[in-house]
Amino acid sequence: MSESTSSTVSSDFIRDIVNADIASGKYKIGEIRTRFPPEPNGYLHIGHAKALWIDFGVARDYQGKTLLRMDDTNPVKEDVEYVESIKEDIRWLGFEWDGEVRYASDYFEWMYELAELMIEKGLAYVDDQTAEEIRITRGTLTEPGTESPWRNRSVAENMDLFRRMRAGEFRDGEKVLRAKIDMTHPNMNFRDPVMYRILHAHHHRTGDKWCIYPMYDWAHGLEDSYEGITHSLCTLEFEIHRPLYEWFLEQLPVHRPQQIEFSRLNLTYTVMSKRKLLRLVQEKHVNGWDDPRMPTICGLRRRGYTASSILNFLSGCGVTKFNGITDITLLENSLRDALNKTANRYMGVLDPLKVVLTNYPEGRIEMLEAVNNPEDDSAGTRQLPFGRELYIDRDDFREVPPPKYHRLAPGSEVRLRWGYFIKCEEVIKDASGEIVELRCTYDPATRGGMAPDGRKVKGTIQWVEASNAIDAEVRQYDRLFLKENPDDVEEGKDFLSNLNPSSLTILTGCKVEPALAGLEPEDRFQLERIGYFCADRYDYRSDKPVFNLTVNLKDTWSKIEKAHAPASAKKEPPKAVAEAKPEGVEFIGIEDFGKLQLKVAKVVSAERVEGADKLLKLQVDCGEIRQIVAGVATVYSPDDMVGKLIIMVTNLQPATIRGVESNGMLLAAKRKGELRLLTVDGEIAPGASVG
RNA sequence: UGCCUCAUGGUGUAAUGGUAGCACAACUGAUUCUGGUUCAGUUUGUCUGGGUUCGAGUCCUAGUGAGGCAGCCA
Repeated sequence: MSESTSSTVSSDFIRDIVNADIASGKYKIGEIRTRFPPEPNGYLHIGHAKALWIDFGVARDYQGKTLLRMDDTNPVKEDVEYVESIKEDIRWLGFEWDGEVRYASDYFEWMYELAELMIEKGLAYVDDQTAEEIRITRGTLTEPGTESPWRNRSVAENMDLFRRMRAGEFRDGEKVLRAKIDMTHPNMNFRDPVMYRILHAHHHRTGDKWCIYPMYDWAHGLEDSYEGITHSLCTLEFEIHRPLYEWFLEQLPVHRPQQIEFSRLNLTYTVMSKRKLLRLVQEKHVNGWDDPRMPTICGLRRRGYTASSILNFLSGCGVTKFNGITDITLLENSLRDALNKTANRYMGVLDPLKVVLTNYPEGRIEMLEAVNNPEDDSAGTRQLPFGRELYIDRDDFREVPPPKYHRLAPGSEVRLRWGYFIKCEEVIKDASGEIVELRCTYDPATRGGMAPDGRKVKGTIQWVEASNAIDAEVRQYDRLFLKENPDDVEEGKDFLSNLNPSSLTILTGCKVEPALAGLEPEDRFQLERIGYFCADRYDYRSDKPVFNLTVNLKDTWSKIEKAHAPASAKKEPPKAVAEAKPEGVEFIGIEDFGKLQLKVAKVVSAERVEGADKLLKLQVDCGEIRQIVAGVATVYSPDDMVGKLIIMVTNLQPATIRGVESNGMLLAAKRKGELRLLTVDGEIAPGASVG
């Protein structure tokens, strides 16, 4: 939106054309007029938002106007329901069209008169062929078509027949009006295109006034012309229609707009065609057009997107004729960007784990101050209740913390955001072994989150005081499709086979801070350390809050954790190569085998890993002393191992197996269920490379 | 074996015959009471072959690859 302030309009190929038209005197600043011409047969999606942004953006840059026109030339597909949603979505995005909404159907009479003119000029004729016959005689991409036997009717006969078509004397499909151009034209659109077909259908605006309806090629240029459009901007698939668009206008005494095509928006992990979106809705793979997983404007809105983040994203995409696929992370990033600056922070836990502070007085509740938005001082602060019983997120505690884990673990200390430092003293489990409660102590000296002795804690986690916590439903959304390109499917399957089965997870029993019961629908906020959410536009109520996950916060930890996971877990898709694999042993694809660094190593010491009957923890000398974990304990005892020269892989990411760090992997072979270690005989120095 | 269009890092997009730049992603590091934010830095590119030119991502030409077109849909 800010580029409008620049005086010279720069930059994309469309504006270049407009600039040239102004430079040549064809149009003056202020005369530029564009239009957004949706067919009211579906909801607007983010692809339309791009068209909107271009249509309105170009006109605005030249102090021109943009009209909104419903392209309602096909009564059997269109409906008023869509007209209203289209208007609402456009307004929500922040665009204001000039004057009243226009309807192509308002120009039907004018178009009809021009059609008679075409007949008079010998440029159109009534064809009695069936749809099937017309299809066959049109030829193919490589073969010319053949002329209709009705092609050379007299002007008088054509006029008579056309008037009778209008009068309703014929049944649907019995006759059409076609332009008389060239049945051998290399551009199929010129092979006598149909201008009018007979449709005895009720039109949502004109009712039963008409039973003949104009076809796109004939109608669209006329609509643009009627409205005085200077630049008719549309997407690439209409490129091949442009010559015909121009041809029709050239035959008539009317204003001639210029059609310019740009590439439509494609996004990874989503579909954009109306047909496919309609299927998703009709077959109930989503809950309606405004399902937060849909790329529709109303879907994005319900998800929590801001109009500005969509517009910003679009401006980052630019305007070109290149038909690519834009990474949806660009959109998500634009969203995070907008929300980071504006969304107030709150605390909530999605998967509550109870924490009891054993040294905190029973029954006492105190209020702590919390900053609402560190990016915006004017957002102020709020008071948070704190007490002896709290909830933290289950994911913020690990009984056996992996390396680099900064959160709570037995004996370790973390900071409760805006609260105190707490230390885990005891883990309480139920009969099945699941952790049900943590007993912790808090340090009264760290009130507000700082230690007077200056000691540091690595992690800060969010929490909610139990007695004041509000129960909430959180709808966690993920991508609707598993593949970047949902249409990438096996023979015989369609895009629905790529649907992500876990694109929606409904979490109930989430605990959030009291302030979140006082929101308005569509209010957006951040749940600290989790993501941005919004109060559902329709289902949120103070006594039953429902929140939609808008987008997660960036998550560096999950990257670290993933990097440390065994290689087999990283492979995607998880190929089913693993037969009963010993825990922690890694699998390497053949394509990666050449990258492995193999070295001879001498086992210095070995011991069993507690709680894992297959694992040995080894200290080996491979030029340096390293610790590795090997799943060989069922075959070899620690004593067997010490002193052995083995072959190991040295250039692997450190992995943590049963809580023990492993910096490498030894080679062993398995045959008929018997495991054998690969050892080296003779005098080879530890650290020597193998192969 | 037709016609139309497109081709710049992983993705999207600038450079209008004159130093290939930006954003996002990725990776390093710093800061941080959000493993968020912010900041600093690094890596990665003109589809191929000819030609014009002092000089080509840009112009010409041939090829390759991708998308679109055979609705009485828009």
